Amino acid sequence: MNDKDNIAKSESTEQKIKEAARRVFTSKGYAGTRTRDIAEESGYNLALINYYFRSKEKLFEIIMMENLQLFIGSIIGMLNNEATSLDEKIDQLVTYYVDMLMVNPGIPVFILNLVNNNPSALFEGVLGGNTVSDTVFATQFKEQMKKKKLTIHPLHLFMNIVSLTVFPFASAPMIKAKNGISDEEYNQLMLERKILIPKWIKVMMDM
Amino acid sequence: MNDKDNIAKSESTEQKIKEAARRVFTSKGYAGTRTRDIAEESGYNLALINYYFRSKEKLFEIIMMENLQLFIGSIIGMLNNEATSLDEKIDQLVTYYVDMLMVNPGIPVFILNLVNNNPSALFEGVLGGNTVSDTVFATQFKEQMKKKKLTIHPLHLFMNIVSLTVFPFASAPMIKAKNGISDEEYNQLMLERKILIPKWIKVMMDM
DNA sequence: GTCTATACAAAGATAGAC
DNA sequence: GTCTATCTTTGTATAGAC
Repeated sequence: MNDKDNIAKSESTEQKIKEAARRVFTSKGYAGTRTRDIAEESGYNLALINYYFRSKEKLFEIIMMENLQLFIGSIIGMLNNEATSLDEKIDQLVTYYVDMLMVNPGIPVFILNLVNNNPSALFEGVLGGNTVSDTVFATQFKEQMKKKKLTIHPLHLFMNIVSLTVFPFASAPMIKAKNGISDEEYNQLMLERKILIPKWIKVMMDM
Repeated sequence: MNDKDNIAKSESTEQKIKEAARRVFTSKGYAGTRTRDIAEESGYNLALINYYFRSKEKLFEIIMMENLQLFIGSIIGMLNNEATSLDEKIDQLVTYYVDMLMVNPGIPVFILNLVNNNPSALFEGVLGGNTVSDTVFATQFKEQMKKKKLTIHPLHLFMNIVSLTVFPFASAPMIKAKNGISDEEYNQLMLERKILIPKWIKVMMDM
């Protein structure tokens, strides 16, 4: 076994533990996760977690940052893109969230938990100082409202887009259980929404 | 001290512990709550929790049922009311949720956690067998869609109402922190939404 | 009914062998 | 790098005094 194999094996183990941690933390949250769960899920021993990541808390921080990036970090660029119209931004946001959440359905609840249990200072670091009101997105919306002689806070538009797109994923287990809907049928509904939500948003904000 | 005083005092203590438990469980979830937190929050000793409620789990079940009732149980009647129109039902749902969530902002995240960590069997008991598709609400919506020659699943309407109303409360800490908005300003936005959401819903479903 | 003290179980972290 | 065994901390439940 040479150096290359050693490194490859080492990275693989670390990566496998991290992926296992991502799955468990994302579905059970910090307090609900036992390091023993992560060990079992990864197929490795409990002690390896400490060997690679020093502590449960340190490992959680890594997963948390990745999930925050996925949920919030990725959309900052879209909101501030000078080259796209407001309508295009709406399409992009909805598409991004639906596609991302179909692969990572646990993210919304994970983030909501985080946000409800942690000091707000947490977000300063991840997101920079960008407030929604300062984005190109908000400016474009305000211009459109001006033309129509309406005054609606840009946050309403933003909340509407995210609410309509993300909440159905967060509440999926409840909706499925309560309505006897299969995973496939639910996915189908979500794909319909990917088309419908941008249309809805446009007529809503046109009133 | 007579019997009446004894009973009054006893109920009061039990009630205080339950209220403390409600606050702590609702904000931190089951796994995140230590019985010591509840004891401290209530002002009583750790042992009293066991004396009145037997165990952490039993106490949690009580709080869980109350929160589920608040979040889901209360709206079944509205959805199945033959005496109200679809538009009136929409108004009622939005008003109910906004008013209830301004008092209990932690409920949505609590419920979402529950739903993501528990077997779906849990809901059978609380909600009876009512699926959204079987309600008067759904029937009225289908009739309206028929007139307009449209075919949209009634669940979309239901998800839209709940999403637009509930999600902004669930994500409030994030929105506030990220946009430098005070509690008062945020409440103001929510009150605006109480008026706006029914209007939005009506134009959305009219396309 | 309420408290103090403590038993008992679960979970995180680490030492040391291989 | 990986494992087994063990220490330590934290959390739940209960016994017994008042």
